[in-house]
Amino acid sequence: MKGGIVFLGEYKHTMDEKGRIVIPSRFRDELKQGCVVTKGQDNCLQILTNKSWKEEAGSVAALSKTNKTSRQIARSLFSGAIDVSLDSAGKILIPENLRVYSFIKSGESITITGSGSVIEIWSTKQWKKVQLEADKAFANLNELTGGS
Amino acid sequence: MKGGIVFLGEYKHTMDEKGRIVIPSRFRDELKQGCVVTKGQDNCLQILTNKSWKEEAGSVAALSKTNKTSRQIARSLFSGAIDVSLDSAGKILIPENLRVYSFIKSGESITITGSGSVIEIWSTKQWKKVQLEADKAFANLNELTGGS
DNA sequence: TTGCAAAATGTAATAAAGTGTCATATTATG
DNA sequence: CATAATATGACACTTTATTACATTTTGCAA
Repeated sequence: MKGGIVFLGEYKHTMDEKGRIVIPSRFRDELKQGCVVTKGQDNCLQILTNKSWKEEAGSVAALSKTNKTSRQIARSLFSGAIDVSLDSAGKILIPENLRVYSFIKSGESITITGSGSVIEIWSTKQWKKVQLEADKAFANLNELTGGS
Repeated sequence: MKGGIVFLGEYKHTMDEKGRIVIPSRFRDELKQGCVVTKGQDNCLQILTNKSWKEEAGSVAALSKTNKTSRQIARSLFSGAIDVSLDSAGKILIPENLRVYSFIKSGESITITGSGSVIEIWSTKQWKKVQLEADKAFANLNELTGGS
């Protein structure tokens, strides 16, 4: 099944004037050996560990041979991905195209969240919207399963 | 349900200026090897033992990633959780986002309750409100059942 | 190619947040 | 009542985030 690191928590940071963001210190160790930033669902960005990336890229690449839709998914995934490394201060540069995709502008507030096996990066504005929906979905689950 | 640990009792403490709270000494042994704080019902926080957390996190992590509702559930759970460890004085730091969620402010009174397999943390203000409602519901129940 | 401007990268100083520990006051316990 | 245990607040210290600025690289146009 899943070994996996589990990323947790919610961190509010700022994108600097050059388009860089600081990775929360709690996440750095897992990303030190390199990581990949991709477009995620709902206009967030995802940071994957090398290991997670290999798994995901592998499975999509395998699919892409079979039909046109798969090839489109593959193109989108690979063209929107970039591998980055942390500098000595724990920062990474978010490329222009990914900034546009995620509505994040230089100097503005971002929210970085641990979401299990991946890390997500949001413009804080967008996160607030999504968080509301997410909490609702979770509350429903608790009702159904009698969670807690 | 499991045989497991049962937490009992109600304790009134204070959050220090840095956002830390003391775990009642009765609970410490079970939490020494680490524990996870999550958002609970009615704006309380929950402390789960590593074991309880693994059960909950595991079932959510197993949900399909291609399904939107599943993603939302994972986001809500993982972003609202944090793993912490007790310091030598039995204190833990409650992160900013969880303080906001639970209406707990530095320097203010909190109430910690044992609630079966989990521990709950409340702002004392919120705890009183919830207790009142619970009492009311209990009174009504007595009426309905002709409670002697 | 050369020079320029823009983007990217690196580094350092400062401010803010987090962590650890201890002294004291308070509470619980025998 | 005496003793032990615990909560609190204070403080020192460490780590992290932010800001600012210096340096390097890149792309483009002269």
